[in-house]
Amino acid sequence: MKLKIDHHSSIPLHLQAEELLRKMIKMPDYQAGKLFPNEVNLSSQLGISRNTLRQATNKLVHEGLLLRKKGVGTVVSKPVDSKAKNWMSFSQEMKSKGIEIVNYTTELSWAIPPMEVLNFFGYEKKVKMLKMERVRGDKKNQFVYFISYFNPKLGLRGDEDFNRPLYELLENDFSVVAKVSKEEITAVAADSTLAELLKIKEGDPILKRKRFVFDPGRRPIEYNVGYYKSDSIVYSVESERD
Amino acid sequence: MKLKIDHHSSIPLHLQAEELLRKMIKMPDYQAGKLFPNEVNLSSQLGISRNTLRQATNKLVHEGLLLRKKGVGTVVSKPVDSKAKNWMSFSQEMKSKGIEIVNYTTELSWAIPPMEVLNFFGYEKKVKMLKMERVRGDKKNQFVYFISYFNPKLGLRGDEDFNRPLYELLENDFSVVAKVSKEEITAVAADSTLAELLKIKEGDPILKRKRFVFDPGRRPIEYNVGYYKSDSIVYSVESERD
DNA sequence: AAATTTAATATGTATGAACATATGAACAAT
DNA sequence: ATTGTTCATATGTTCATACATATTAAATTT
Repeated sequence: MKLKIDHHSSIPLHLQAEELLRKMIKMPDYQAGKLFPNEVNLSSQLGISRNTLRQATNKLVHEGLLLRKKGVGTVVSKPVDSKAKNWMSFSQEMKSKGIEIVNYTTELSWAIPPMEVLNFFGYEKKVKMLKMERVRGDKKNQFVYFISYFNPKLGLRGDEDFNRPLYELLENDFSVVAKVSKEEITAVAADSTLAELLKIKEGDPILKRKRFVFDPGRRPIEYNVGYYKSDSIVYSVESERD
Repeated sequence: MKLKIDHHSSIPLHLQAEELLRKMIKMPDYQAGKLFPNEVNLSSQLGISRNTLRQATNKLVHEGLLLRKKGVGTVVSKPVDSKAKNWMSFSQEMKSKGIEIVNYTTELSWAIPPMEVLNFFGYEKKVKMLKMERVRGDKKNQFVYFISYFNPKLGLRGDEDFNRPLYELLENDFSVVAKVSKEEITAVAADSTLAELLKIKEGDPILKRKRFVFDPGRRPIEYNVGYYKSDSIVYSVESERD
């Protein structure tokens, strides 16, 4: 691939360099720890100042996509899958891992949820709520079983098209924006139901991820729990401390 | 507050400016959309180049703490309420859950770590590193087994007092600040070693939390992995999305 | 051959200068 | 009072230069 910067474009040079670096990050030449061209050469090759190139690489280093080491060079860093600053829906999360999702089963029903869920949505007595159960995975196997409950106040009827991205559906059809996520992660042993759904042995380890979803006004909109086969994914988070 | 940069310090100017800006972000003078001093004045006041100041503000803009607008100025951006921004040491985490920690065993040794750890610290050949193994829990039972490896470049000898909070020890005795944590969480089944250490059955589910710790310059300082009994704790994280 | 020293390489830091352009305030015209 | 123009202000972009320092490779010494 020809590495090129258009000096006559209205797009600032450092932004063009950034885009070019993003492309380079995906190139086979630079996988498995292979070094990028050094800054002095690359900037010269592109016909821009080294400082201008560093503005671009600074951005990508901040994003965790590149790793620069003094005296060594610059490499693609190992992907960090999710920054806790921006939580993702399951579909988005899998997409970011390069996994193509298959919905094996989807079942909707009206059911009385566990007390925890009733409390979350602010109900003191038992109320039936829209319950969605899904078994999802990739082409080769099913690896997660989801249960979702939706706040009745949203007005979902159960005939919506749940093949669409869920939070998009909520936003477009119900004007509800999913903003805040509280997630709780534990390990549990698969009971007979989970074992059957995920094709594993009873007692096998399961990563259980429970999520409480709120809108911008912090009103509860959805509760979901995902039971993941233990070898299917790794939950990653990067954070800083003061 | 007097705004000050120490030109004789070994700490790079742009990092000092960054710390100073972080302090300013918390000052009442700059809340509620109040403008920061402009770049030309502030850099002049601090006795540093405007470009150097911009390195610092670039960082904070990337972190979402500051908002800069061309022709207007710079303001503190609205706080994102995200607990994951501040990761905690194990002790702090347990304290926040009201659990009083007991160290059941602590063992230090010099050992060759797994390849992943060698790579993390940037070694291509096998090097012995300080390895710490701990079984910890509360008064009633032991529920987590930790393995830590420390970057040899830190200079730890192995005779340090590890009863002290670890990151405090690193900061006070080695001038190393633990800043960034990358964590990976999975569920695994207990092997015979873990089963014995944690008094559980072989095959029982374990929450495995692997952590890569970096200093402010993103240099690796510690790797640790914690194997938690599945009913002992819940990992919680709250985050927002755009 | 192994250990030490030196040299080469690559990123990290910092500066000053020049110019571009978005924004908001002030002023003029209607 | 409203709209349009001009000017001042503040950040955005880019460059060239110089030096610092971590890392690796090469040369020298033991």
